[in-house]
Amino acid sequence: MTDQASPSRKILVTSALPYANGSIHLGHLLEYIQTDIWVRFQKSRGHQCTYVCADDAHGTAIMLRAEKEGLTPEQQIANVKAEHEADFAGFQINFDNFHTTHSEENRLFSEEIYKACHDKGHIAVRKIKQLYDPVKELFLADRYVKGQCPKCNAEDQYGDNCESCGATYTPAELIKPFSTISGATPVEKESEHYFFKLPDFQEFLQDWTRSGTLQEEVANKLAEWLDSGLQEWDISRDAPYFGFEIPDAPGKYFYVWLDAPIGYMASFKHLCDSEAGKAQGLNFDDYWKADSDAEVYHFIGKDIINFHALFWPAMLSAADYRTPTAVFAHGFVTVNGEKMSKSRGTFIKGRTFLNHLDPTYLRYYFAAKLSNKVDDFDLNLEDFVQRVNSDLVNKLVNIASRTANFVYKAGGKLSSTCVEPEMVQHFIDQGDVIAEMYENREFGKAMKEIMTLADRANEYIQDKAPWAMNKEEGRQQEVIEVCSVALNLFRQLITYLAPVLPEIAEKTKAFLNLDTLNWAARTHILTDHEINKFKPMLGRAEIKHVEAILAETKDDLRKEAILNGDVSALEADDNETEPAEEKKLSAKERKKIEKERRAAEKAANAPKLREDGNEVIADEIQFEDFAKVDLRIAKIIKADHVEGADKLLQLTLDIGNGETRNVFSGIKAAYQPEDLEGKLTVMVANLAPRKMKFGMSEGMVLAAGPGGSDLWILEPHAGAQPGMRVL
RNA sequence: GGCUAUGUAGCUCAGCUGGUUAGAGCACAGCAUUCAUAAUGCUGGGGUCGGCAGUUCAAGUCUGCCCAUAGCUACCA
Repeated sequence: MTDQASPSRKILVTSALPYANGSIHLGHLLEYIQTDIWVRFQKSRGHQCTYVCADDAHGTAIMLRAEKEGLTPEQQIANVKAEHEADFAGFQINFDNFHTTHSEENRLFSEEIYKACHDKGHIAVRKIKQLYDPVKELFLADRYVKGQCPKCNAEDQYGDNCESCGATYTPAELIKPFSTISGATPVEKESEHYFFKLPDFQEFLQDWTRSGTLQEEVANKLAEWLDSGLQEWDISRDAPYFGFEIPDAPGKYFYVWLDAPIGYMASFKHLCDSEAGKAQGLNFDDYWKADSDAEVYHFIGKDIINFHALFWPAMLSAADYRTPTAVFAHGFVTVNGEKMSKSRGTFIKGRTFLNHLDPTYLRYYFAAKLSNKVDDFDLNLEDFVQRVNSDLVNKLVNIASRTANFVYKAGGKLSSTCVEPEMVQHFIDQGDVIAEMYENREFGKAMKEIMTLADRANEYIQDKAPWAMNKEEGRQQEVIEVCSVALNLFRQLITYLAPVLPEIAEKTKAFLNLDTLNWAARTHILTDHEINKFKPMLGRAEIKHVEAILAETKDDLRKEAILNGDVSALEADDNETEPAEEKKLSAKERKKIEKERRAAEKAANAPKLREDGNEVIADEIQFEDFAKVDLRIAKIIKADHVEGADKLLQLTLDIGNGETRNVFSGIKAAYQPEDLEGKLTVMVANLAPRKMKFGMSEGMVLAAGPGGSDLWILEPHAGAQPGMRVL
């Protein structure tokens, strides 16, 4: 993979597009910093490496946000773009171009790719039913519908699942549903949708995902989807929608996730057409034509793997473009071992971090713990402070700090010969090992290797003790020689760290009078070289700065809540902060408490058992409660195995009056279909129909037992007829 | 329920295709040192490698089951 001997490679790199609806936070930054380091490394190696990104500017959320702020969507996304760019600059993310998906380039590519898919028969059109806000005149995605959970009656639950009991359902099943946008009761409405026929690409993807383009664990995960059969992808949204209208489909817009990855191409195209791009000789087709010999890499989070490793390569190949050389996924950021949480103050915005700490610390800490795996990344705040101070200030910068002054006071010139050529050569040689690690995105290993070298440098200085020599008459030259070695070593180290610490690299260039810290330049040892007075390059991070960040984050949340009139968020925050003691507990103790709390909750929710092992009798109900359940005698007129199902039998039930019901029942382990046919049983006839993998289930049959093969369905005494109500 | 991962010293993490007394950094203790942004060097204490069972001459490393954590997903109606 690494071939430092080879001529310059052409490499295009992207990070996932941040949504133009919110601020950049630490979760985003892991990815941008990871990508930026890799790009800076490639550039240091002399390759033509181009890093593009863009704001992901489309979708309902952005349209609604703009409306709330009293802006047009265009104004809204322009504001956010300015904020994002300032944040990225603050963390020294060096994009070659940062564009927006709401651009002419992106419109053209989206239309072109769509048309290609359409012409080749990969687009299907059919009607689907969806909830609709009659006041706002808008189709509602699940997250815009709330109501009471149909299972546990918890209030204020979203349209797809219940946070209280964990049940999953469709928005149509919610009790007292309402649109979170207007408050109106949604109605079901039919509309024509456009689908990308992903199943057409089954074989292509089966190969593509196993062709070295993905990390192994990612390919494993995708195999799950591939093996279970791919679904068609709904790529259209109805007006009003902020996005691009689909060609020849008035009122239909591309779903934001269709044009988002195309934004990578659009941003690159925008760069190619700019003065800067022309000056670099960038040509769009060189990178994107099917036969391109350039490399294209996408850095993404593990949450959007399916978009980048299924839909995206499928669309590209359909439109006769090249597919990515590789997609690199990383995990999520956790803080102190837990998910980032607004109320804990750990949902930290990039800007908040910059208000209190130098971005160098974060860049280094991310690098120090990143690998090429998809594991989650834990930002342990205490470890963070200790680690960056110890590695960067105490260990690394200290090498220059403790030796520079001897040279400077003696005239500011390095010795004319290198008295430790072997050691310096070892540092140079290790550059190849470190480069290999960078190339493979094993940044943590690279940092470890570099710090091991830094330890060697400190040992060397300690061993030679130039301060002692300096006190002896006639050893001044030796002092210069030793310190010159140390400063040469320092330069090697900064060369290796420059992709991670661009600011320290700049300061080092000024300090050592260097034009470049490029990888190749390191082989030239500095002799007879003028240096400048050493100035401190980096202060120490302090825990109080971290605390200030957490406090400001909480404060932001409070302000936001007041602005939105969201009292519940405020209360939640107060509850969290109430026990001041909590802060004094160690992370482990807190974890333990949290664990016990969860276990207790789980136990409380689990059904209680009596001495005979059965559940205790449930709480008393009134007759009316029971009467809501409409139980009927049903005749099993047909029972079948379900193709591909492990636990289900499909039953056709006669419930009288010529009416039949289709019911899926998880009793395969207990019954053979032929033993059931012709038998009478009892079913819940008014249970809401449930969409299941193999079709609609219109009710359920009653059965008793612990489950598995220990299951017995009910059967009435002789004489009962199908359709009779059971009361 | 299924799937993909993860679980190694107080903390953060290495441990490749199984092979001598399990490693690093930080933190901690003692000593040395004082050039440096109270930095550095040397020495040391500390782990039944989530649990149980199995394969093997030999397992942190392989297999099975279980537990915990994260995410994805569902045929729990």
